[in-house]
Amino acid sequence: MPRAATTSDAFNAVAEPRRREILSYLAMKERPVGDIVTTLSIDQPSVSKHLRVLRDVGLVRVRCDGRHKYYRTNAEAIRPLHEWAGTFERFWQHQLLSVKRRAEEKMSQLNPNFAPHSPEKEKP
Amino acid sequence: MPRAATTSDAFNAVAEPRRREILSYLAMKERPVGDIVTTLSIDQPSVSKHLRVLRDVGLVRVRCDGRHKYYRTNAEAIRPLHEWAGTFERFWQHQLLSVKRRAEEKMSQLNPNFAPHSPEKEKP
DNA sequence: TTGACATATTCCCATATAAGTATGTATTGT
DNA sequence: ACAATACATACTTATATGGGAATATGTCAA
Repeated sequence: MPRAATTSDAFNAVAEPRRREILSYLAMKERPVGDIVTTLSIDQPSVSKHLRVLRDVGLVRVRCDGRHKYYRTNAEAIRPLHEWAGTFERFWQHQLLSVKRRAEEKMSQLNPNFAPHSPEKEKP
Repeated sequence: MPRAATTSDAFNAVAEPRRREILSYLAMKERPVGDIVTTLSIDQPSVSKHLRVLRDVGLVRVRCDGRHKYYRTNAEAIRPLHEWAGTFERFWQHQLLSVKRRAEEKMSQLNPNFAPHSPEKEKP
């Protein structure tokens, strides 16, 4: 079985760097396709195809106006991603603490005058 | 050109659902490969290959002990993902506000007695 | 109507999977 | 030394990809 289709979910869609660029570009303001093409220097058909993928997973929305199509990113659709990554937050905080503690321990061994910052135990 | 290799970065690595499962499973406690195989019901070679990918992008770490290899997720490597998604937070908050305001507006039109909660403008 | 402009789609291709199967490599216990 | 255990890798295969080129669709303007 090959990799899951990019159209299957937001995780797959944002795996492509160009699409992340497009999402960032379309986050603050809706833009016609041509703007994306010139600003990000991507071939027009390529942009259309990326937009297609993003649209299929709900990461962007379109508003048609004459012969222009204004795209904008639907930030809501990025939330699940943010939340999934967020479930690991306490783990990396814990890891950082461990690293810090080990470093301080080592410092104390090498230089007994060394004291960690946070607890601020000894004051003259 | 196909999609970027899964080994290129964290974004591509977590695009695969199985790998996300593995990362969650290995987040709180290091585990030997066999545990992943039985707990998540994935064939052993498949697990090894997923772990290989995750290891190459730094999403997991290994500790060897005899014929066992204990894997654990390196939460630090998930942070960039969380931060990237986080850059859209203000946009989805803004979008939610807009939706809420439009809804309230419509309610006011239909029922003049209706008043929004938050601003709490009119008090007798 | 006709042509210019803005986007979308189609086709082709080189490449990267992910699953399944079989095999390789350590390491341990006896 | 040998068999068993725990993983890793190699190989095959069906399929999804993204870029490039060509073409189609849709809309406006003269």
